[in-house]
Amino acid sequence: MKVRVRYAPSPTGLQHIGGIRTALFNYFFARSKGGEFILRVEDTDRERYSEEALQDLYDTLEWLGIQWDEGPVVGGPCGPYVQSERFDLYREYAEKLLEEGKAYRCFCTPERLDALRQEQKKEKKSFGYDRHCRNLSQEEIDNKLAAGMPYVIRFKVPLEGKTFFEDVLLGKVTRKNKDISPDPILLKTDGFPTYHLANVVDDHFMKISHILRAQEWIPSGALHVMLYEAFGWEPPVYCHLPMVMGKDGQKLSKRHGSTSVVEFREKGYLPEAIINYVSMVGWAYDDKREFFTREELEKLFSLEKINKAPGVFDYKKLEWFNGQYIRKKSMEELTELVLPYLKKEGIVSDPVTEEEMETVKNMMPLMAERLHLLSDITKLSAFLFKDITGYEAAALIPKKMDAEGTLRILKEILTAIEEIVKADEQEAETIFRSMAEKLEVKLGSVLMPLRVAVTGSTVSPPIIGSVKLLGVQKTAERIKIAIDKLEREVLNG
RNA sequence: GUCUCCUUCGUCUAGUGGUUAGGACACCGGGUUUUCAUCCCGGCAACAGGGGUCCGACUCCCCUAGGAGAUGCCA
Repeated sequence: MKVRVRYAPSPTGLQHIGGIRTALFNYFFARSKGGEFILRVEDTDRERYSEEALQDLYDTLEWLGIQWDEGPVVGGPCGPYVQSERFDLYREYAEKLLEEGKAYRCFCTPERLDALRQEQKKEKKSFGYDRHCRNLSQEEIDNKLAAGMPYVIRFKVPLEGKTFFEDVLLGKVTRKNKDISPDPILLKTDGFPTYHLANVVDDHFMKISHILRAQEWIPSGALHVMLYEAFGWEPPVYCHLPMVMGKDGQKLSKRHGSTSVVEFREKGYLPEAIINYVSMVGWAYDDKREFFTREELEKLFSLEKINKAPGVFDYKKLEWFNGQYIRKKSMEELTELVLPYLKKEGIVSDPVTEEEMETVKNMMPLMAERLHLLSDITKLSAFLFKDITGYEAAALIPKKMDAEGTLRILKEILTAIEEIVKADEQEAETIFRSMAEKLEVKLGSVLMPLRVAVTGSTVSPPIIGSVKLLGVQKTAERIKIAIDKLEREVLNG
């Protein structure tokens, strides 16, 4: 059987981690089997539809490097792939069920349904539609129709018996028909189908072989099977994916932190890291390997290795993966990746000047292993481009030292600064070492005041390299400022 | 409330009747180092509970407990 799978999001919000994980699994499964990956836009909810969300879907998939074989934009033999463009099809099939007595018109108002739900909640009775319109007489129906009353079409769920489906991961999942949602709506008042109708009709005509979707769909699995049976179609193979949870074990949501892929993208996560990490939530290759490129997953992915239990999304581990992938980048690649962040924060001009570009290129080796996110670059490198903001004079003084000693160190460095900047890394360090020996302090005690004077912080990239990047003049200026600060401190007691 | 699914370290997981229950993140120590970071070494830490089946159960079966999801004119 030819593998044909689909990712069918609704453009009502930004693509989030859970959704994209489903997309990835579908995509990898298709690729690993030499099958087709189809994208379908389920835009039947006209209330929540958003153009921005649709664009975000395309942007996100492109950013991740996931290409669909059939779908919007690229087209295909089973199109259109946007449900709103298949409008008539759903009505046709809903009416077919109507004619065959497998569905019925329901004239209940939203108000009535709402009241019903309230009451059920209050009395703690089981929830659901009370099948009020299931047995209207033909006369009643004709009257309401003639009066122009709006209606929906509901599926007539059998009252007796049971329905099951076979799930690749879960095995046989059975439900008693009486436990299935009582007569779900197939076609809404506005003529658009609900998910239940649309997905069954489309999956059938798009010849979908396997449905990989989140486990939140398990309860409607049996209903969908009934619909396939009602139409006389063969249902596809089901595979319900474990859900992605937040730290508290609830379905992952904004409460837990960033959930949309764009957010991660903006913060400076790499697509490689997202793909790799997200794929490891609910899937593992073996006990020793956890680094996979998209291309490798396209070959190695398999349904059998998917876990059944839900998985907690670990932001820390994603960040660690990101750091790993950042360190795999060449300095040239990293420079390009980091540039937008520097521009956005106004660290460099936009467009970058040649001089700035030169500094950015040269600073990358110092920065690379300190980045977890690409956006970390701004705080790390600002001192190279901007005047440093105020720091406490006390910060200049290394541990176990006093202001006088520190002053001596800074003055000593100032006299040698030109020599230091001109020397190469090794020579410069030798100069500092002999300086430390002469002043009878540790190397670190010499470098710390310099570090603070130059970067404004006790935490910085390697200071010798930083000083060389900054140049004699600026370094000297900042040392002088530091000396000033300290002297004032000493004078004021 | 009802139905369905799930249950190995804090987290992601390996494990398919006989293992000192392995790895990774996080955390805690230590080392390298120019602060931080990187890197290296070490440590902590789990089979939810109770019954069976079996010579032998993390692995198979049942029950309990806990968690999650569904119960929409949202998907």
